[in-house]
Amino acid sequence: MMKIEKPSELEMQILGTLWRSGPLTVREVLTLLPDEKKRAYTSVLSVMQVMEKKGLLDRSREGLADRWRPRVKESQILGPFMKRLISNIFGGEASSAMQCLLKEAELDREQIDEIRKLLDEHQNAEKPQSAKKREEKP
Amino acid sequence: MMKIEKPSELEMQILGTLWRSGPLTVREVLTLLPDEKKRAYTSVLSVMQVMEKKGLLDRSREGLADRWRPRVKESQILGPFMKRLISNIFGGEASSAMQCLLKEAELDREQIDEIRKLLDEHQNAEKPQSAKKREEKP
DNA sequence: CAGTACCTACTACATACACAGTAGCTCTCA
DNA sequence: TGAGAGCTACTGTGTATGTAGTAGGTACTG
Repeated sequence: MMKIEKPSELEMQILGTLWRSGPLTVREVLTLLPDEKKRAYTSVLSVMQVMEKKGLLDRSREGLADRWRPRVKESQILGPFMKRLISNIFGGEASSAMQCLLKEAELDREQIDEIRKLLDEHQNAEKPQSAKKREEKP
Repeated sequence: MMKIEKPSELEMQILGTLWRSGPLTVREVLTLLPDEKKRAYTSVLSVMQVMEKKGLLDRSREGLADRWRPRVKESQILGPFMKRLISNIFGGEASSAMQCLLKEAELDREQIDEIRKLLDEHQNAEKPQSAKKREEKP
């Protein structure tokens, strides 16, 4: 299993888009990219071709165009990404990161409640015994 | 006030370090950088010199070496940074970002409680009325 | 005073990134 | 059947980024 290269900013956007919105064509990705920057079709295509070489994406012909899909799971990428974020920017203080994220979040009540729920689960999942009996299926 | 350029990854690390640990010399920064990568002294110096030109850092002589400090506030940088993160990677779903961060956080009970408190404050602070001028286009 | 230890300024450079153009293929439809 | 639309492969390019070397200054140290 090859080591996964750290995706660049734009690559992250593309991955995010594909994780969220299923397999897509280049053109679809182009229109769905979150930052509203104007880009040429071939710009996105090129990047995605590179990503394919890096093993980040996959594609198969479907009709007139190729349909692309991620070859990596969110957790594979976002895990290390978040770890880096916490460590590099917040010096390892995850709660600082949380705080900061919260400040920018613009969450409504509903979402806040959801976070609360997540916190509960998280707390419960956190070694209910002092022994770590966590199951992990690869 | 000039537009602030988006700091690079390493620049972010340096900023983080300086925000956390007061004014520092280059050498101190070098040893404190969160990613444990081995770097030459001049590598860090160079980057910091560039950051000075960008208006991100400031320095003043103190003893034998210059002592550097951030010229930008955390919120100035981290705000836009987090916004970009939420938008670009999580497609605007802040709670997804939260969730993901939470997963990697390795928080203890204390910290979780702290987050809860933050959530409360956040919820209360959240426009008790729509007093804040909010724009909505139907 | 010579030596050395540490600092800064300046310069250099490989690489990665984002972006886009060109050429060529394929399918459709008028 | 040929013109056009849309796709892909390939190539090129400006710039940022991370890295580090060299030269030269300053200061302490024996």
